[in-house]
Amino acid sequence: MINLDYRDKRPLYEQITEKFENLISSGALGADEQLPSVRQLAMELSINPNTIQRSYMELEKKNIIYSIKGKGNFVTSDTEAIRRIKTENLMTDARNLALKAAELNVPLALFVKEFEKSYLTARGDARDD
Amino acid sequence: MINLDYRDKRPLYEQITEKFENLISSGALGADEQLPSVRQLAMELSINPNTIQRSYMELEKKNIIYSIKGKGNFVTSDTEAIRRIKTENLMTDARNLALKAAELNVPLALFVKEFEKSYLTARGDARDD
Amino acid sequence: MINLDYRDKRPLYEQITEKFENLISSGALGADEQLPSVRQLAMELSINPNTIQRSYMELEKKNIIYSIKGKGNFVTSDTEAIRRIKTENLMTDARNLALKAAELNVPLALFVKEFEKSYLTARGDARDD
Amino acid sequence: MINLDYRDKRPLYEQITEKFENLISSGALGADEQLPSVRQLAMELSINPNTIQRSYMELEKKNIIYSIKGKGNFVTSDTEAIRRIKTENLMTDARNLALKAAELNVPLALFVKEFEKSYLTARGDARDD
DNA sequence: GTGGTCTAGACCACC
DNA sequence: GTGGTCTAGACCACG
Repeated sequence: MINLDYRDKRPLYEQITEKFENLISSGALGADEQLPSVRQLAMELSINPNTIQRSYMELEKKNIIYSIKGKGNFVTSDTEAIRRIKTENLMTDARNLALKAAELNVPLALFVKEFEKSYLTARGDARDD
Repeated sequence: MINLDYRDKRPLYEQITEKFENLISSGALGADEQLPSVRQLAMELSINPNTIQRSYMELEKKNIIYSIKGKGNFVTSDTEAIRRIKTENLMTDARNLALKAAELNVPLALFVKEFEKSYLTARGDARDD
Repeated sequence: MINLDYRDKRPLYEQITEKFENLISSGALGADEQLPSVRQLAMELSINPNTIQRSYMELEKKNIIYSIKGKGNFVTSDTEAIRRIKTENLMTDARNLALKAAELNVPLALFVKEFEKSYLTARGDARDD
Repeated sequence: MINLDYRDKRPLYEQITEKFENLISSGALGADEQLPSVRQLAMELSINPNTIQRSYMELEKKNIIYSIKGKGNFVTSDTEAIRRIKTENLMTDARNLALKAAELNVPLALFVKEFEKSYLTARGDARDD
């Protein structure tokens, strides 16, 4: 379900947080579905449970999951809201990138082509996510 | 010439490095022009000279400036090299963004359209580049 | 593991960087193996941790090692990359030496012959590489 | 006669010293020939006379030139000795490089070819030295 | 005056 | 415990 990239400069808890956000906003994890337990996931990834705990804490703070003591952690009911937020963030990134490209006079076609190539490769190669 | 943003999470030396990259790639600092001295700029920004030194070191490693002991730091004469570097960085950003978009199932067309809109607006508004 | 030569004119951090490059490219340090911690090595060599830190930073920029905050520094899994870098450095040295030889009017044949002799001797004596 | 390379990391005085050594050992400056005066050369290169002074001092210390107060600086009589020393240094460099190449398993042919290419280019392109 | 290296020591984030 | 950033201050080489 989750793969860690140890070469990524970001802290582990941030990687994990983002992975769950993506799983939820892409629909792989549906509304009110239960997340893996802290201990189980920690064992699976062979990392410290504290790290998972911190990820879940952050997700809860962002209202993406809710926790029930003694039962576990669950995806919030309104997954569509999450999807909207993530998409909007991405669009903002796209706009900023476009501004930079324009500033540097990088031809639009060149840029879009590179973008499409990566997109299609990712969709084709990563069916095992 | 340079302003620091202490709310920015990135380290100071990285901010400074980027500021100079922009000043140079935009032409505000021309070929073989001298950069402010390490000590002077440190005083101006009221930070430690070592921090400036580190920025200059990074810029030199990237072949954006060259340093002469006892004289100072100077913009490389090959300003085209700077443009190449910045363009390559941009392409990498594009690829990363594409990966995220694919992961979130954001339709490619939607993305490209938003992108083009921003790009063309920027080009239309900023003919004086 | 590492010995410093205080008579060497090069800065300490450069000596350390080179020593690790050799340890890795010779296979003494294998893929994903952990390097000594910044503080520990600093103590061992009785030098300042910042100096070690700088070496490790340079190694990381060259993609020879990768660092994980809170865990340590590790040899890159792509050890072949290291060989590529060292080979490229060697080629550059060869080119520079050729320029000097040309400037001094040292006959090419003489030079190449001396070179080949050393090379073949080294290969003959050191089959255990 | 002398060209400075401001991008060279070595100090200016060292560059100048080496240039004179080469001019002498390649025969461009013959035995007992007079070197340009400190002031004149400093003006010509638009650098500080102290820098030239230091170069000449080093050359004198190495017994490559001798100075006569009130008259100027002159090439030593035995220029052949200089040529021998420079050539031997170069040969040592060649041997060291060969050892490294052997250690890294860089094929000999590849190496020699790169070397010859640079050598011939330098001889062909730089007739104006 | 300039850049470059190094030390000593602090504080933060991460695990 | 780990790495990463920054400060304060020193000393050297260069011009």
